[in-house]
Amino acid sequence: MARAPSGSDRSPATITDVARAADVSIKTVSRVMNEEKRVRPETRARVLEAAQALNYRPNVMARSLAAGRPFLVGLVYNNPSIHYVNAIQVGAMKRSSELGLHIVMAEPDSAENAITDLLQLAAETRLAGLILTPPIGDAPGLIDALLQADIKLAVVAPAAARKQVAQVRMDDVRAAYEITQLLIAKGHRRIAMIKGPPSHGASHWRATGFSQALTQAGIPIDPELFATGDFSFRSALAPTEKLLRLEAPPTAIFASNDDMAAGVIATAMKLGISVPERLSVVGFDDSPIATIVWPHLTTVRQPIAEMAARALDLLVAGDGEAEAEELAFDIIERGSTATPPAFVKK
Amino acid sequence: MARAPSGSDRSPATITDVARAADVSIKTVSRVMNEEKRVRPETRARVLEAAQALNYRPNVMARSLAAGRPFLVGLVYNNPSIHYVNAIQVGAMKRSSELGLHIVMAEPDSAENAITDLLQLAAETRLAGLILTPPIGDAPGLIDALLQADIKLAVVAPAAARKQVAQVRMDDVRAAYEITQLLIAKGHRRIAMIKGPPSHGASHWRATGFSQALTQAGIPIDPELFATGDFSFRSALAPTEKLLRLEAPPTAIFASNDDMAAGVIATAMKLGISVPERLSVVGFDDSPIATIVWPHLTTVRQPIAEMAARALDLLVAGDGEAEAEELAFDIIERGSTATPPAFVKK
DNA sequence: CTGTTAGCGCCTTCAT
DNA sequence: ATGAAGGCGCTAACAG
Repeated sequence: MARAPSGSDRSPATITDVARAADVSIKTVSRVMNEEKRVRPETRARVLEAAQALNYRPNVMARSLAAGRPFLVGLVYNNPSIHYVNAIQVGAMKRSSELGLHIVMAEPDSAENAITDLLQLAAETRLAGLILTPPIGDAPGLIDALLQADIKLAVVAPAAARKQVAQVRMDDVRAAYEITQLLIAKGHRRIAMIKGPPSHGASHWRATGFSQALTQAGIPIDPELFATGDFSFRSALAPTEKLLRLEAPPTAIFASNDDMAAGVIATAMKLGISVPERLSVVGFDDSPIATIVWPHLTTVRQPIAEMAARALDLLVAGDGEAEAEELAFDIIERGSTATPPAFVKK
Repeated sequence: MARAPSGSDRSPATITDVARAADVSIKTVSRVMNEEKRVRPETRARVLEAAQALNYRPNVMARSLAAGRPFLVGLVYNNPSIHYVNAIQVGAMKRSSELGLHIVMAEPDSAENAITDLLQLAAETRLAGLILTPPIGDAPGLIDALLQADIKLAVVAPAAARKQVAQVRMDDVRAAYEITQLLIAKGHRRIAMIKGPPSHGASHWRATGFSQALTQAGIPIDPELFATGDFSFRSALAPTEKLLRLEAPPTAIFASNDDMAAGVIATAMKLGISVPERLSVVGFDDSPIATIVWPHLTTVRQPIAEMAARALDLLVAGDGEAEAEELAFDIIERGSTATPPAFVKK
């Protein structure tokens, strides 16, 4: 039955321990810990000292129970791009520690289970709210069910704006428009797009921006030049091969994210089509892979981490009206784009 | 002041609500929820029904407070490889939901702050324990400080075995040995290694296995052929270039992880050295990037997710004695390895 | 088999 | 400026 070694801290100190050590009531300790006004400076100092000495940290669960105030927030994701998820996590974690909240992760295994899982999570932990990241934020019925259960929500990059729900986004349409324009400015006129999955709002926006740029430049929209992937590297392989084997293949391909753009490059390489000499490629996200593939990807830097951080802010601030915020993006030009081959030029 | 819509659930039901609805005492409800024996089937049914109707979920915080039993577990990581982190998370989350625990994430910004951060997290949330993943599990003094505070620990792939702490690992030495042997079997005799950072236990093991294989094959160890990276893609670039510009460059390079192996390939490509014709490359991890780069990487599949899941098991099981477990790996041969160029053959 | 009485650690009235 | 009750939602003894 050898118990803890001599110098051990034993079980964590409680508010009672501190009160006893500082010779005050627990209420006074409570006041000090919560930075309430009505405490004489010297008393406060004494309490702080005792707390310090005992290494006291308020038990957030007891605190939450008593005050009804939450200390957990749920981060919900199911994005196939691990870079995206990672960036979301980094942004959320940074802000959460500043806000004194802890993040519990939720990765619903399917959209069907999501509602049940999240309702359970929320009921069990009485958390401050949920941050929904793409594409789970667009799962049909999810938001309504959650709102119905009185769960606060902040959605990152939702497909459709909604009142009643805080949201943070960036202008995907504009970004897609601009990066397409970059291609057009280089002389490309036959440009293909590998769209993302319909379940992501971003997929639509990026396709919209793409089409707008073409139209605006007087380039006809050719349905033959549209393909769809699921944002994973693999999903871009077959569609790219099909595009490149077209009778009139594109001189540039806009992939809806970097993973798929990497797939485009891999496929081009496999077919012996050099990038960017014979094929320009652009991606979206500026994920690590953008500078791992060769040539490096021309892409759009999304402020993913910042969006997650802002979503957290909106969640805890959320007094009533739902706020919507928009963050800026950057277009980053790298080696995967060039002027199209001469023989294609008109 | 428009309040919740008619069909709203309002605030979550409590055990009292259920007891009232089922016309029993709250203790009986408690018993049913905890699946204790002594409840008449029909009573149990009635309670279950009421709980169902009210959509009741026990408040884990209240439960934890009262029972002293935790419902949170901390997952600590600071690995630069996002694939590694992702796999760890996936494995841990899957198991945690099976165990009815929630995971709170902790990513200490520095090894120095780690102790403080984690002690605070543990004191605040009274969690079941911490899962330490590489390299944070090897931070000097961390484990002692945590143990001192009576925090249960499970360490994934620690550098050094420790009593008193549950640990899950795989045989990195053996894996490195085997994959090096694969290179040797193909005819390579001048093989370089890009080691991982000294802060990772795995770095040492993999280097050890590598050296063992060379020695065992009668190949002299040439210090010139060792370089070091930090497991990131970028960190492999300069070292690789240096290796390839050697008077007697290696015909094969063993990078301690896939990200760095991708860096090796990128550098080789930049220098016009074709892989695998003139240079064979092997990695470690079988991360997504292994099949994104071209040629695909010959690598070692680590059971990362499984290790995390097992670590969780050990954490909650942890009756007293620390257990250590070892999981199996696989060597996966892909396109990045071949026999060395003829002119190098003896 | 079921209900009663405490109390987990803390915050919220209300007093003083 | 401080303290004494009461209770958050739940489980641990003990009763019956």
